[in-house]
Amino acid sequence: MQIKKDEIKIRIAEFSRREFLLRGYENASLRVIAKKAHISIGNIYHYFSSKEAILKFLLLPSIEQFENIINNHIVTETNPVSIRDFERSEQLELFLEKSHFYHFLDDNIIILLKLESTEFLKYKNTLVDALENHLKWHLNTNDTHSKTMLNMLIECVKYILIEYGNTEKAKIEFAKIFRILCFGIVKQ
Amino acid sequence: MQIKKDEIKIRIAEFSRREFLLRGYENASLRVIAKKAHISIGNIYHYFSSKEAILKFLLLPSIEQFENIINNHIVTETNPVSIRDFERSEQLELFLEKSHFYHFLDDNIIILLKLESTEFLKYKNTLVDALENHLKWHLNTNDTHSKTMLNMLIECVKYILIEYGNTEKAKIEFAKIFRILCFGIVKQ
Amino acid sequence: MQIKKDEIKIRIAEFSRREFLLRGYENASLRVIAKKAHISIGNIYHYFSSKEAILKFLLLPSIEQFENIINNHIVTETNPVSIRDFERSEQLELFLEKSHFYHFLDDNIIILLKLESTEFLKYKNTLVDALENHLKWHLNTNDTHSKTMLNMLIECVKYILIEYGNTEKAKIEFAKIFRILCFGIVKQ
Amino acid sequence: MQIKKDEIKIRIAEFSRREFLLRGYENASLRVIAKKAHISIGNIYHYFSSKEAILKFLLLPSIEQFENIINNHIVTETNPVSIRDFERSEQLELFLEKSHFYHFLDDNIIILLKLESTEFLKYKNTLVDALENHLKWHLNTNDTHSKTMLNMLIECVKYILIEYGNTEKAKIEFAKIFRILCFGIVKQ
DNA sequence: AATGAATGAGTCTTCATTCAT
DNA sequence: GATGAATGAAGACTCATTCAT
Repeated sequence: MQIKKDEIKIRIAEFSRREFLLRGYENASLRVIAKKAHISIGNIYHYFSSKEAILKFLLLPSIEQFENIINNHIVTETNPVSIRDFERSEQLELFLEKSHFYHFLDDNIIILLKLESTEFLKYKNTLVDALENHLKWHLNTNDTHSKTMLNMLIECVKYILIEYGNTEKAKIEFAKIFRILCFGIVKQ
Repeated sequence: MQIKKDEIKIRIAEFSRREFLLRGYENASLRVIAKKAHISIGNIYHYFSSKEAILKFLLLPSIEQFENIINNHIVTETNPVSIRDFERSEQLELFLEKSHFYHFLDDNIIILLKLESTEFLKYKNTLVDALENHLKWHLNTNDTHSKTMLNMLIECVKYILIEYGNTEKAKIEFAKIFRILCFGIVKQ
Repeated sequence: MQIKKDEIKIRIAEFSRREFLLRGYENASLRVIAKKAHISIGNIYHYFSSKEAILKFLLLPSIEQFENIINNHIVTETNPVSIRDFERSEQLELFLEKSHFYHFLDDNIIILLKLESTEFLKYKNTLVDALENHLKWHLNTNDTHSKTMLNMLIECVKYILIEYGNTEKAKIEFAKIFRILCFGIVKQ
Repeated sequence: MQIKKDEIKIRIAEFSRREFLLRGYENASLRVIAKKAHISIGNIYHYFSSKEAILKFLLLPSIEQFENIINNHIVTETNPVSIRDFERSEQLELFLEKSHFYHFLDDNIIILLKLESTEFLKYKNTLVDALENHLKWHLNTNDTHSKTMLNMLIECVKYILIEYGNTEKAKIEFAKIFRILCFGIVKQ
């Protein structure tokens, strides 16, 4: 029974995740989620106290994991491997593996970064700032366009996740885009 | 009297444009627009027959202008100036001016490209396909990531427009991003 | 100026009458009336204080006239000419002319008899009762179907008025129906 | 539980039917229906997906039944029993029973015949034409007043249904009117 | 005299949410 | 554990009406 309960809870969460990713948390409809998951709306409220509770259930683990990585990334990389160290792109996959860019390939993180309301909004903004700073460091600049670049990256990952899900194919696709971003359209 | 009427009509259109850009046409609320424009919802219907009429009012001129440019772009450029012709980035601003990339810097075009419904949807899809093909030509590829790149570009312009509006600063910001896209983060 | 003022007032009244007849007072829209009369809605309120005022303007004269006829009809006809006096239908037109059935052929009376609200409702009900009683006398019965017959007659006149207006053709058409009612479908 | 659900669904349908019959589908208000049924407007949408869905729920069975009758009526009556065959009215009830006039005594059919919009409109118009032709055959005429007669009959049935509902009393009342229509006010 | 500006209540409909069973 | 019943607020939109000009 306990098993079954978790099964359904996770099914609700999975379908919610998909809808949240596709339409954004605010525009996702519990009615649609319930229908797609073949559950009654009322039953969703048996497993989650609110729409926001589903969001919380999805985001909290991802956030925790992401936080650890960010911290370690900054703390441990006393001699960080910058993108600029590469003359050519042979080692890019290696870099992407060693850096933690692949951790962006997470539905929940994208859902968080696209959030427009809820209590997570404040946290999201903090995170966006942190990521922007991180990107500034990578781009070796203090300029404003890092925020725009960040949004582009978020959009990029969002579309890759929608298209390929959290698979190896997604990683490959992301690497392709990343390669273009690193070495440019002209000289790739 | 007539002047005042146009004033308010344009005020409604401006606030609508802002909301359409920020949240997308479908998720923009007339109630919010009315509140921000300090008028009643009913009064909006004094100036526009429907929500879609506001959209039409905003998009039609931009679309017409954009169409002309697209046509000229394709027709006149028998020997097109490719991004790849540039060894270094000195002439990039010139290129951007000569090419028609700056015409993307238009709230209405972005609203159109983010549309999910209405009679414009068909036109949007045609446009998206055209732009994707155009991008494939620039990227010299048939690969799937051109669609993702297009979405990134759209997102890029969206955030620049939200941040800076339709100003000179926006152009400069766009040029910066474009430079990175052309020559890469590493070697810019 | 006074002439012009009355002209417009009457134009509003005419278009209102048409709409009231076609859709019923409650469902007629001032917006539609204004558009059809090529007047602004605001200007309607220059000539009439409310929608109901237009109704009043239309109904009052007709009601007064109708009242007189009803009274005279009942008072003077000490030896009334009943429909039953006719063996055959040759004198029907004469009867219709001498009786006051043709006074039913009045848009305003029909509008009144189709009313569902406003202060006229009470009066309408009184009138309906009077007409029903009158019909009972003609039908020589105390039965309940006189009310149904009345409603049928009202509907009949309504459609004739919509189709032919207040013309001679309408009278002829009404006579045809009346003949059928008098002598039956079988033996007409 | 299931029983209760159907109970309320039918209660909504019944109150809707009443309002549709009294005011016509277009002018009936869900707010009024909800208030009379002592439920919230939102709850109506628990049972029906739209206002038109209520209409469909009401009309479809009646239409299907009516269609069968119409078809049989036309197909089987190779030697149809005309009203004109009766010298006197003794056999009228028999005729009404054998013919299918009583099937008009159906709220839903009247609602359909009074419809001004929705997808049923086309079907309604076909039906009205068929009925008018049928009436022309009965009246042995090609004249325009058959349409008016049809409207009168519809109005007749409407008021009988409003007054007596779908009862035996309604049948009797209808027979009375029908007798008058057949043999006339004068000679009945 | 005539118009446009403006509003609030009511139209159908969707939504997240609560509660009894 | 699961469902259906029920609600109120908000969605776009229409309507009669008021008011300043």
